[in-house]
Amino acid sequence: MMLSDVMEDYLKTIYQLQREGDDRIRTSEIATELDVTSPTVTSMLEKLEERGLVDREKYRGVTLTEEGKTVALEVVRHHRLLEAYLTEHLDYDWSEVHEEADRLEHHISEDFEARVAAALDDPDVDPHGSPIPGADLEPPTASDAESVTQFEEGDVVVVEEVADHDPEVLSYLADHGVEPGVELEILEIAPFGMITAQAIGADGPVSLPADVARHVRVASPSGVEH
Amino acid sequence: MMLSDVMEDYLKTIYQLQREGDDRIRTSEIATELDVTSPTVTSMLEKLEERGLVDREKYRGVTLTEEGKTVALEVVRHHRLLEAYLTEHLDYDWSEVHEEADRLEHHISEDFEARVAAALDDPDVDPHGSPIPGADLEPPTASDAESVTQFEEGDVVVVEEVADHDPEVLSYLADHGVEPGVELEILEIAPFGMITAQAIGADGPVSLPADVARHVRVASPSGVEH
DNA sequence: TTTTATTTTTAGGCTCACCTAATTCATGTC
DNA sequence: GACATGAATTAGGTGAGCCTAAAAATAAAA
Repeated sequence: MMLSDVMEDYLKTIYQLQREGDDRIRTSEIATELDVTSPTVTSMLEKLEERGLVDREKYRGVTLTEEGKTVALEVVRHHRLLEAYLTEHLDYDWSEVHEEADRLEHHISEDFEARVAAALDDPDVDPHGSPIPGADLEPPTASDAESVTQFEEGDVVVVEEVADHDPEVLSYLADHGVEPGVELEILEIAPFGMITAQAIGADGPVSLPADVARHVRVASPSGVEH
Repeated sequence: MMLSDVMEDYLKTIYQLQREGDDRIRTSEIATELDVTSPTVTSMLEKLEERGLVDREKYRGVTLTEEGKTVALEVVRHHRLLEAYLTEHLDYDWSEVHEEADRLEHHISEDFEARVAAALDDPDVDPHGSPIPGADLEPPTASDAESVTQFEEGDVVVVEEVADHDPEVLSYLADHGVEPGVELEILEIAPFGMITAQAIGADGPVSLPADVARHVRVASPSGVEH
């Protein structure tokens, strides 16, 4: 199937939004994410429906079909492999790779994908701890990690994934020790959702505004319930 | 200046055609090269002229302005750095890199360019022996190499550049020892322009049809006149 | 020089992905 | 159940990059 870059972007976006909980994805969510207007999204969703890539119920959003999911997974695989490669072999910092990968992900061949995967020895996760879909394009099995916002003061957790994309935010987090694999103690949860935490090994505490915290996914150490 | 991929392609094409001798580049040459129709080229040339990237004399072709040349050199630099990188670090064969580089060249950042150049230690030529424009984007100085078609039977020459792009042709040439750096003895020149030659170290002779030979650029060993 | 052939440009149209403005639908409130 | 509110869709339009067909300019031949 010959898809435009733009269509791939819509499918990827729908996939990512689906991952974040919701089942049906609404027009306006996609519009916000891709920074276009709602009518633009509506007409694109019609085209994606015609091609059998989304199931659409007028006025109440879309879900990906199996085929649409496969396309999205391919794009996500490209994106995360590129992020991993740039970090590993071209000396990029994890905070810088997103934008570059976003532009390249639509323009690499299957061959390139395979060579990059081989050079990295088929990694499971990208530098942000996000799972890289396998070459079979099966959906990666959901990890047991949850958003750090689900935990409480005093809990100690292990950072599994930092799904934010803003380079400045990521730099800040890295500077304060918040990276995949690090242990985090939750010191305080403010009423407006801001979390203050201490990363093991870091100089001082780190503050996570609600919208940043939402992207920090963590697990209890060794499967302890919280 | 914000240029579309397509505009970059036109400028690159004009630059390459200019390199191959002609001064003014005609509408039809560009059309053939980019596989579009003449009217399409005409209207694009108008746009490039408006933007000050080409000098146009109606009905008799275009030349690049300094600014247009700079853009073209940037694209060519991207292309050739990518070819070199793919060959050097991702195990591509020189016959395979062109197409991949052609798609990626428009989508890499300045930062990516710099990192790739650093990883390769600022190479002068790509795997086909074509010069890589420097980061300053000055036109590379013309080498003393000429097309092998300019030589005669019995001449011994050194291959400097193989500017063809067809993977099959390049594989054939590599199989018969025709690669940059190799010495070549011209055995026979047929009336219809086909050249038969023997590469030092290769099993048997190699036949270069006229349109292939044109792309094989060679120099006399140690500056001997021919 | 006139005619013919070739190349380029003009004219008019198409599709894609976007937009704004106006309308219709869905939903929660009285 | 009627009504207000917000979200989604329809209607109509734009620019980029492509096309075909027709006209004009250049170059070559008679």
